[in-house]
Amino acid sequence: MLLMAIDGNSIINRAFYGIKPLTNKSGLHTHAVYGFFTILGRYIKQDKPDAVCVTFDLKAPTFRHEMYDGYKASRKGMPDELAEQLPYLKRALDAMGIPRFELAGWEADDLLGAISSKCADDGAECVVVTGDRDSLQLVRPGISVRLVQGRGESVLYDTDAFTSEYGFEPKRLIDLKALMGDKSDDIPGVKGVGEKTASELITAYGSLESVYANLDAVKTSVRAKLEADREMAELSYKLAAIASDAPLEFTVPTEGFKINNDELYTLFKELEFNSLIKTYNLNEPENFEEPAAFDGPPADEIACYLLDPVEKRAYSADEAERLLKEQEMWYLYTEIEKPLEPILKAMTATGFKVNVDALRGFGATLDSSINHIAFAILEITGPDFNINSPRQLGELLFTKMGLEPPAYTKKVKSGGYSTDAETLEKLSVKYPDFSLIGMILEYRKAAKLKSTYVEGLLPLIDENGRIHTTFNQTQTATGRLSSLEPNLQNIPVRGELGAELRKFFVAEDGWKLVDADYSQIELRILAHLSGDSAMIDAFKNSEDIHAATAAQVFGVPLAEVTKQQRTAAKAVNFGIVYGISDFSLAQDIKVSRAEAKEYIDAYLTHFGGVREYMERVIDSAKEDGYVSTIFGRRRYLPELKSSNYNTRSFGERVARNMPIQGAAADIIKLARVKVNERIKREGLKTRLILQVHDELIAEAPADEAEIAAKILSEEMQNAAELKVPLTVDAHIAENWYDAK
DNA sequence: GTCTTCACG
DNA sequence: ACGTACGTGAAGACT
Repeated sequence: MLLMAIDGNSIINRAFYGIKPLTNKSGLHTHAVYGFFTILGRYIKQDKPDAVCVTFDLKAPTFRHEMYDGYKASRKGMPDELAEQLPYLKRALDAMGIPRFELAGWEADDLLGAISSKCADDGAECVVVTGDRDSLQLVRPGISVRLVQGRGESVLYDTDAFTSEYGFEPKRLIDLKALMGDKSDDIPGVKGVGEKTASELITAYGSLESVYANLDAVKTSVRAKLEADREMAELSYKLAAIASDAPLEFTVPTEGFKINNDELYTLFKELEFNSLIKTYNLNEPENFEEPAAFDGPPADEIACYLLDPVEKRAYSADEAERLLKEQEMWYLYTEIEKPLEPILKAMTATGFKVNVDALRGFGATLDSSINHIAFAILEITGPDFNINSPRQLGELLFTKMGLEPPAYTKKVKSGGYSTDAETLEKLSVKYPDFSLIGMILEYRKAAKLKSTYVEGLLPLIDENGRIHTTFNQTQTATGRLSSLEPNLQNIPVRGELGAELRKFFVAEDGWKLVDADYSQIELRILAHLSGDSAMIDAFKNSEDIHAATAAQVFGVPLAEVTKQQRTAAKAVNFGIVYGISDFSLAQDIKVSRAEAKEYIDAYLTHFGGVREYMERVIDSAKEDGYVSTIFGRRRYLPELKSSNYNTRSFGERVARNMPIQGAAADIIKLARVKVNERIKREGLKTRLILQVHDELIAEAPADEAEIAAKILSEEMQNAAELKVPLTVDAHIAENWYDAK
């Protein structure tokens, strides 16, 4: 009798992280389940067990947590993409007749300990399948462990195989871990003793107990560490030991598993595991209907996007229509998004005229300054330095040159300090004599412009000198458009040098560019949504909103607001829309955190309606599981349910932001559709060529430019009726730079 | 393919 | 105490 006992959590984690993500037609992630059954199929074939069982962890704390608070404290929760697969794994196991074991207070490997020892004691054999090397401590006569590695290959450990690799008996693995600890499980071990020392000690003395019994014989430096952490070592021993006494109702099975062909076949079809249907020799059930994710013709993309802009699951046209109506998005779908679709195609087809020669000339100018700066930089660093490599730069500044990173310097994922512009600017204040830092900043500016906006754009210009971006209508989580190949929504404007580029985006000969953009649309939407009377009044009186905010926050008359106060208030306004924290505001406007907190508090006191709105929107998002815009556009927020503080906080910020950013997107899209109707109705040649979030750009024959500007302004202003007026600035010019 | 940086609203 | 503002796309380095 051979029982195969599988550590379900270990194997499904290995599959989840080891193979590339996969989803079925319904958008369900499936690769962890797929990997699990691939591995299971392979080892059933190889080891030919008479029976199989699988053990799982539960979320509940275990006896180890009671023993030691820090146990697995740094362990993060399972990602949602994995958690959603567990029910399918369990259904498939049920369909195969494979028993599952889980028990509150015990981990999957403790259950394996109990099961395997019962087997061995009853004279049966057990092979444990896991990816966790710690489980090798279970090996003894009657129990072997198949350790699954990287791509599902494995090594089988019995007593001989283990001993010849490690040089001591399997259960001494516990003693080893008691000494060296385990970072991933937060088992402390003995400070200053790593794998090497621990392994030498166990080989020399046989066990933890006899290491401590023979302390006199251990060399002084190690002895001191062992003495200092004796209690930790003993605690670690208890944490590292897999229990075998879990109160599990388990008897060694007398007969093997029975696959329910029809159930498993149907499930694998739903998961689209066609190759596994062969692996497990499943046959198509009688009267089997191909499981379609939907009945009838599929819905278009746009409908699926509106129903869930993040997940974009597939629906049938009928189902999508029903849901869009039920969720009050039918207007958004039929009157905004669908009419917009051909309009965006036409904008792509028309394109934006570029002055190619001038752009090339700009590139040449950039090139020469890049070369000059590069020469000066390499004189300092030596010729082997790659100026474009952030990693090499960080190494050079913080290690080779030994510069102290400024307080609160960000770290990057790979461990080093960030070398982004913000950090470098602080660094150059701290080390004003290091001309290198300033040169790097200058180099990066020019290199960015050259590579992205000159070299990047040139090859995309057609034979008529026009460039054609593509708008993706189903990409963003908020309802905005995105623009790609090239992205014309991020052409420089904030910097002096970069903004030069906009001079090369021009109107055709005899035509003009008409640029119309909303003024403060997001803050106006906030005023509308919150109904805050102070904010509404400010907009109704056409006040400078940032100055008006400053007057409130700093408690001064509007006329006496200083430039600095206005700048700070502007940052607070942006922050409010994004879901502010005092920390980030402080960072942004370079004041102390305490000061930033005072600004925010003052803001929320004087704009009490905003405070109430923000609380309301989060409450309703938690209640409903989604947020929505005034036009019904929706975004689901599973993040709000997360046990992770950061994830949850992110969800709350999104809840604050999406109804605002999304409404702005709804409004300009509707305006875009109306502008088109109006142009058609009035029989004009004017054509729109670009949309940049709150800005529409048209190209009009010179004699139509004035009327085009009027049409854009009117349709944009009237696209939505809010509690405050929407205002639009429109300009006519030869190029994009002058039209702003 | 991932990471880092940087361009926009 | 945690870790720190929303939404994008592209380039270059590195694995």
